[in-house]
Amino acid sequence: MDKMGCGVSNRDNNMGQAAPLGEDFAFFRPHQFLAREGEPPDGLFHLQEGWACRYRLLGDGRRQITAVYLPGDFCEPYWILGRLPSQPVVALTNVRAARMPCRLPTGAMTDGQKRLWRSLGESCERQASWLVTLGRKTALERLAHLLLELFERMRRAGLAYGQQCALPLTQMDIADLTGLTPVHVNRTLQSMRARGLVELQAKWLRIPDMQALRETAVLTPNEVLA
Amino acid sequence: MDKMGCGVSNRDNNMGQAAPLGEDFAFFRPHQFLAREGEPPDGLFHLQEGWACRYRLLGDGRRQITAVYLPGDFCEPYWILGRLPSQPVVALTNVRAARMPCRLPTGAMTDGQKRLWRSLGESCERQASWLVTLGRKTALERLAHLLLELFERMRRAGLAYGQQCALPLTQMDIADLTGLTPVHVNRTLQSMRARGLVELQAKWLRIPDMQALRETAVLTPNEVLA
DNA sequence: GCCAGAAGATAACCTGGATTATAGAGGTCG
DNA sequence: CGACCTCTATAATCCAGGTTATCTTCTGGC
Repeated sequence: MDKMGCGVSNRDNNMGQAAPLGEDFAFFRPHQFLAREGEPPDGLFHLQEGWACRYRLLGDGRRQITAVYLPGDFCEPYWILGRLPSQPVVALTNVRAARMPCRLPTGAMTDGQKRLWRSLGESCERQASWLVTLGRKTALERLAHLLLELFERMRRAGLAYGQQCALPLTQMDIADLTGLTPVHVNRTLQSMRARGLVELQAKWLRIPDMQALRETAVLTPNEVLA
Repeated sequence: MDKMGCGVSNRDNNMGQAAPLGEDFAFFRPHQFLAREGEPPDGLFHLQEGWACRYRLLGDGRRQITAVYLPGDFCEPYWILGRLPSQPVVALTNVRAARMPCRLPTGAMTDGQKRLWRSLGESCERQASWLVTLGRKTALERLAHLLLELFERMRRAGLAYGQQCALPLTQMDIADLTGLTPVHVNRTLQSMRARGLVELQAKWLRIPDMQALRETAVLTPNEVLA
């Protein structure tokens, strides 16, 4: 299998030390799942040989890979943050991996530290979602995602009033968030207004039809916005 | 300042509990830095009021915002992973924030856990870099970034041989990583080959001129690829 | 209330990358 | 060895979003 050098090298690379007898290994073939969305993973994998990747698939077949795992990598470090995988992981080649427990000791943490810990997990997940949005979504979908996310986070912070909240961003800020130009943000917002998807003026956002905006954003069913 | 509702609400939002006397607060005006690239932050901020964002600026003025912080958010949770900020953070509005220590207890960790911890930090950082690449870079720049990163990671894993390493990805995988179509990946790779930037065939990558490829990828000077 | 600079709106035109189609080159498994 | 399938290559056409330019409307400072 290693004629291509995808696996561990012969020379000692001080990443994959020799497995102690009885260590728990797992093997995967290309396209096999190391973890599925929303399901507790079998364990944390320390890749010995082969490549894997994490990705998200949109309903219409668009796919964005959000991480690659090479030999020596842990798959997937985010799992220690105590959340269920929000994106599946599959093998790209034949894979051999050491399986290890998935948790870091959070027992000793204060409440404040736990809150910070949770916040770290949410940040990682949001970032992974935005990779999909920036890599694969249209201007309209990007804006819908952004506005929904900001509203939802404001709501959770107790700062939304009904369907409305403050949104102190310029169109240029929005452009730099969504990877678009200010001109195109303006154009697209106009068309969203025209279709009754959002009202946005004077740094104030109103979402008349939450469901319509959610559909516009083509989020994964259980995609977290917080 | 709060006529827009950007700050904490009047009702109890159970995020920002009343500050104990003597708690350390910080205030920022729009465009003021909460943290600069490569400099140890003053502390971890728990935002009470106002918005902030993290971003990266490319040499030619392209900017990608990679995170927004709203009232109640911690800024920036990644900092507890013990790395210096790789992207600056600025206030978008007037900001009031509680300042707190920046570390989680890593003393009790085993070596294995520390390695995992480090790996988590690298993943977060890589992901933030890819937000910039997917949001703001051209096809050529994206491919250069990807190939450099994969080579560099293979090298660190002891799996590179001189300027070469295995790269068991199809052009379709590369497309799904870079947010492009397979056709355009092929076209762009052809033109990179023609210019002597890379050699890529039979799942094997060779980088004849590392420096040229680095420049093509428009990375930030101290941008980490591992 | 006035002014200056920032932000929003809009139109005309351009281009990087998407789309669609077809053909050849490997790889792999009988 | 040949059949099949996946991957790579390449050309032609199209379009979402970028670029440039101008004008208007806010906003904050005095």
